Amino acid sequence: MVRRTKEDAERTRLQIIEAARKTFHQCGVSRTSLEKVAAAAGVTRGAVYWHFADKAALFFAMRETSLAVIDRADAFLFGDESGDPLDAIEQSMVYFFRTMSTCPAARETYEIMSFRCEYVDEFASVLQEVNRPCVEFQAKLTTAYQQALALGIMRPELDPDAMALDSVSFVRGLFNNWLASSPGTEWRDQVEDMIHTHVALRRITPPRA
Amino acid sequence: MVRRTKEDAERTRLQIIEAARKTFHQCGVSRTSLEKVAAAAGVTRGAVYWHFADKAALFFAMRETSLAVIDRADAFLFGDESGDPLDAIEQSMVYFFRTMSTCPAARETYEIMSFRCEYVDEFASVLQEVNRPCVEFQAKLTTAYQQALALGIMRPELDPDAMALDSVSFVRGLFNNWLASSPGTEWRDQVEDMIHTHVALRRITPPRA
DNA sequence: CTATTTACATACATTGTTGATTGTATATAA
DNA sequence: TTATATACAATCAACAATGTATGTAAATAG
Repeated sequence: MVRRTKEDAERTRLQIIEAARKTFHQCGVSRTSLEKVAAAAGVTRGAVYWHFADKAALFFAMRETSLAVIDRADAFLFGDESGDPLDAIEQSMVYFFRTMSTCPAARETYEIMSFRCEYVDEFASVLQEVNRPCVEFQAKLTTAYQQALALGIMRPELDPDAMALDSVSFVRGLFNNWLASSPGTEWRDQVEDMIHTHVALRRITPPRA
Repeated sequence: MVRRTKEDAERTRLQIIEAARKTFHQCGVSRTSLEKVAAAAGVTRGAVYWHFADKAALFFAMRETSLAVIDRADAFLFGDESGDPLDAIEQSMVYFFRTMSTCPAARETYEIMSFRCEYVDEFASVLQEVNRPCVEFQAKLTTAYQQALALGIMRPELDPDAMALDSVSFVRGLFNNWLASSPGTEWRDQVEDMIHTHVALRRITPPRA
């Protein structure tokens, strides 16, 4: 079976990316040979090398393809300008974890990036890529907390910058724990309660006295 | 240079472990060949294979050697029974990060475990090893928060279990951010302030109104 | 004093991975 | 219709890493 149409070629490309994700997830990035990926995709190494220069290029293509869904998470933070900024913060966090729950491709990709990839040489830059969304989210959180303060919703003695830092650490740690816990553990179900508790800590009115 | 005394052999063993840490840190675990480790330690692969069965055994030996310092971190949590349990929580977190700052071996080991190791096959169990201290710390935090509540130091509407979960996520995320940030970044200096802010959120008295 | 064990070094056989090269059928453009 | 670029398959040489097997001198036990 050889030369097919452009659409077929694109399908082959996506098949290879999917196969790469599964194989990376199962074997880890460094123990994944392109031979394995090709076999999982039902093609030969030749096809893989045609579409991607090397393993790193395939990795980054996979990352970009799988995480497109996530980029909307913090846009969500300012879509809800109408209401309570603390609610918006809570909802954006919840949205993120809901997306992770419902989109296995995104979850697997994060698992690969967190636990099955070594950040050296060609992959050293991935660390920055993982950090950047954190920094951006922190900036947006600061703004939201400032609004909350101005609106009198947040406890007045709290500093928006400090709260943003606390929340970013919280989300990152929560996400790590969520990823590291086996599915079915209590962790995964508690997440939304934990987010609610976290945000409620900042509110003027005690949450559920 | 051949057969030496038992003390020399032990020194050789430690040299190999140190060399392994440096090489793992620089090249990542999977790209570290035992040849590289041997060269860095100034011995041959034969010596490495004499002391350790394979790369995984060397990895675990390194882990155990380097992280012995840390185990005392949460014992610290209950040494200070006399005073304020919220202070004890804060101090134990601060102690942990101070140790990380002053002990490069521990920091490098955590960097290896976090960013330079793929948790598959022989290394899959490392994930559990990383999680276990978190679970233990969470249990101890719950107790401490219960004490704080009983003593009337903590805001009465807060739930000790929920606070422990929040704090564990916070510490894990903070630690990840700390590890991922290059040394010299603002992050590293802000850590103690962030911990103080985090704990102060739970106090009855507003921190620094 | 010798016998054995220890602590390595050296050599080798096997395997896996890579990237390049070559082959070829098809799509597409002229 | 023909020429050429495209999308893939198949093969291959080179290398790197692993684990094991064997060699050996010094330490230690008896």
